[in-house]
Amino acid sequence: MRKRTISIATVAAEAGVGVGTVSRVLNGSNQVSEATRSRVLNTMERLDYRPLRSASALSKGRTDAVGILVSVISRPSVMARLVGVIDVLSDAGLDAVVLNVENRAQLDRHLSSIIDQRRVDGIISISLRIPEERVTRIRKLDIPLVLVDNSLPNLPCVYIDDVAGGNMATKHLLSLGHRRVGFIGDNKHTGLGMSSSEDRYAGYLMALEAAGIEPDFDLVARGPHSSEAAAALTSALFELGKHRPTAIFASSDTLAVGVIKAAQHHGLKIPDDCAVIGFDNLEISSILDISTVNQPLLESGIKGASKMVSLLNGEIAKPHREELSLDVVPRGSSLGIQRNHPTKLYGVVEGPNGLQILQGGEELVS
Amino acid sequence: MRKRTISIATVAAEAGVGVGTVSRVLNGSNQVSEATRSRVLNTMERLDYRPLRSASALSKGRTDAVGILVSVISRPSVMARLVGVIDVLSDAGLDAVVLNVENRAQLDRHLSSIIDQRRVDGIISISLRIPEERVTRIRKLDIPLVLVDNSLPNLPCVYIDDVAGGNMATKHLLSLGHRRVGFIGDNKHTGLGMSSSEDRYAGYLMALEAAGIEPDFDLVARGPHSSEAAAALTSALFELGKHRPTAIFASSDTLAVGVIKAAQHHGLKIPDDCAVIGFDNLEISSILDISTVNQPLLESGIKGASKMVSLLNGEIAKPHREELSLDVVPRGSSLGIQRNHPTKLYGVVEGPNGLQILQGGEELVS
DNA sequence: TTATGCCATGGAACCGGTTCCGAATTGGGA
DNA sequence: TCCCAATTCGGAACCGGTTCCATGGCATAA
Repeated sequence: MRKRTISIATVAAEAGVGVGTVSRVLNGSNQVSEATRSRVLNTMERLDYRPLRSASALSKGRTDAVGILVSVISRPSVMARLVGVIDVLSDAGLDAVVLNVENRAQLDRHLSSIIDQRRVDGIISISLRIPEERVTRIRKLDIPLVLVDNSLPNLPCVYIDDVAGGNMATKHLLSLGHRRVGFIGDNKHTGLGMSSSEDRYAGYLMALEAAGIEPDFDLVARGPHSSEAAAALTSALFELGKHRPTAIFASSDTLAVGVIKAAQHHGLKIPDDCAVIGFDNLEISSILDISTVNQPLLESGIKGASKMVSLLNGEIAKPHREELSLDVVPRGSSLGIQRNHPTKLYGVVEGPNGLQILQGGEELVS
Repeated sequence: MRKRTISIATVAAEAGVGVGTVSRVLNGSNQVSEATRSRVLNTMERLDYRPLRSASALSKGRTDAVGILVSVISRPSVMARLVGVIDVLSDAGLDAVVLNVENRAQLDRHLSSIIDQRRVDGIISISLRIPEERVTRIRKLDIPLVLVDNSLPNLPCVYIDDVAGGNMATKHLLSLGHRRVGFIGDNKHTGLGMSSSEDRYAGYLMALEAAGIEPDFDLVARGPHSSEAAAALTSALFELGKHRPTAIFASSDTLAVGVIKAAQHHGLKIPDDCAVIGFDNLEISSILDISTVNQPLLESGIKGASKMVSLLNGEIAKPHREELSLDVVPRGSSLGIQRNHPTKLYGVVEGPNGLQILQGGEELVS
């Protein structure tokens, strides 16, 4: 009653050739005469035949899929990188298997299922540190591993210098004359080894030292990665009265939003009473005119995935390790240039480029 | 020299049992004596054996993976749904294969590769209309298909009533006394059949009609889905002089941000000179105190994926079709309650709940 | 003791492509 | 005319699990 599934054997029989020939046609071998090829192609067309993925995966020994390990996927910065990765993989005909990792146990679980069961041909890790022993295991199995927003010796990776970035941000504030510069960052131990916030903190300390300023640890606060938490932490800093910071470096734009909320809550004007700089150059920072450090998020995903594609093609990832550049984007939250604008309820000021139409395209978080 | 890969046969030989027994142990069959089971388990442990995914996929005829079709992945609303989907699938031990679709050709390509090659056991479509003929094909192959933020007859889906939502938003503005209400929305033909903006527009028209107001099509503008584009469109409306709208319904929060930018550009106060309401209740609307229509984004992903898990377990998705509820979130951009706050450069006012600490958790776009 | 039946188990057949080896065909040169 | 090499092709073996059928053993019932 039910049609048997049409396999390569069906096609072969129908076209009057051997299974080997059909397989060769499928894989574009040049060992097939033009006449035979077209006959087979016709038959496949007629039978509406499609090769089964898992069958070819088994005999070829590869899955044509790439696993993407992602930390807290809901963060805009992570998202932007992910978009870049998926686009490139998709263009290369590779499946993107996304694995959201929220704690160490989940990381282990995903890694073992993915690595040991060979579910994927390669692994891209976004903003996530892979434990040492896992790395050696992955290497032993010859599974390509690419790090995005992370760096380990001898591994292909795309990364930024977070220390330098923190340094730049802090220097920006210092160059404006601030001496009491606070720091708002993520909790130290996320259990996933994401160190960017701490690295930026190191840069912050460096900048202070270079300026001959003794760090005041009362001006440093860490908490969960949300603007609400950042607002609460900042509130505490503002309650130091005379000793409150006159400028704050928030280790990400999300936190910077919280800083600004807190300033408002305390009736402090920005940047007059307190200057603010964030990190990442998310869309929100442009909208709120928050100074920030720009890092190429989308690009990091694109470059990382491109490396993976090269590796899977047996090539060598061209720039093995690639450091992307950072630059300070000064805006109203530190410069205050826009102060003499007409009074606004929403205070959303134009960016340096003013209003402009983005013709035909969709906006990208970048 | 190189160790042969350890297969089920290796384990069987080593443990002195047949391959069938090892397979039964792997699959937790109760047809195995406790003694044998533990002996096999020990051997597997000793050899560090792991079953190969593609092999079991081939013989079992299923991949334990789910394809997720996503429209423009970079949109925050889509992202939030995606996060919900991935989380649920991951907990169920299913791979999430994410397919970003940006045009019709890409949709066709992905669908045929995924469906015909049986790369996945089921398909979840987020904010994307699947063409009729594809749906019938998917049905014929008995591949579960779940729609999120979309609805088709006889298919399991999670959706909202966009028409009602547009109606609610517009009514909100009308209830505040506005008579000249503008509409800013997405371009009509995205090629991917996303109709939410147009549906909300339909609701907008309904509300006007119910209030006995003749629609003024000069107050309606559509463009690309970005705040920059929306700002430009809105600017044009504001240049109508005496005939400019006194309130604007933007079909998404992203567009609403653009509306507000434009108002600022024209020196118009919000909501006094122009009230604004958006849609989606993204984080940005809370930060900017923009009135909006709340829809459960994360929840839609969770519910959709749960349906898929049920279907793959051979159960019936409990609420086959599920409509999620909407509610208007009135904020400063329409009510203007916060007007007598201290002057702020950034104008970020507290939400109705004021500042609060989010203990220990990470923020979610929702 | 023998018949009956259940449980545990071994292993062949199978899932559907891929690959490799050997064979058939063809063409060109001696 | 014969030989050799190149080209094209058929099909068995294989990838590594799963499943089903046959078998052996043991206990209970007759």
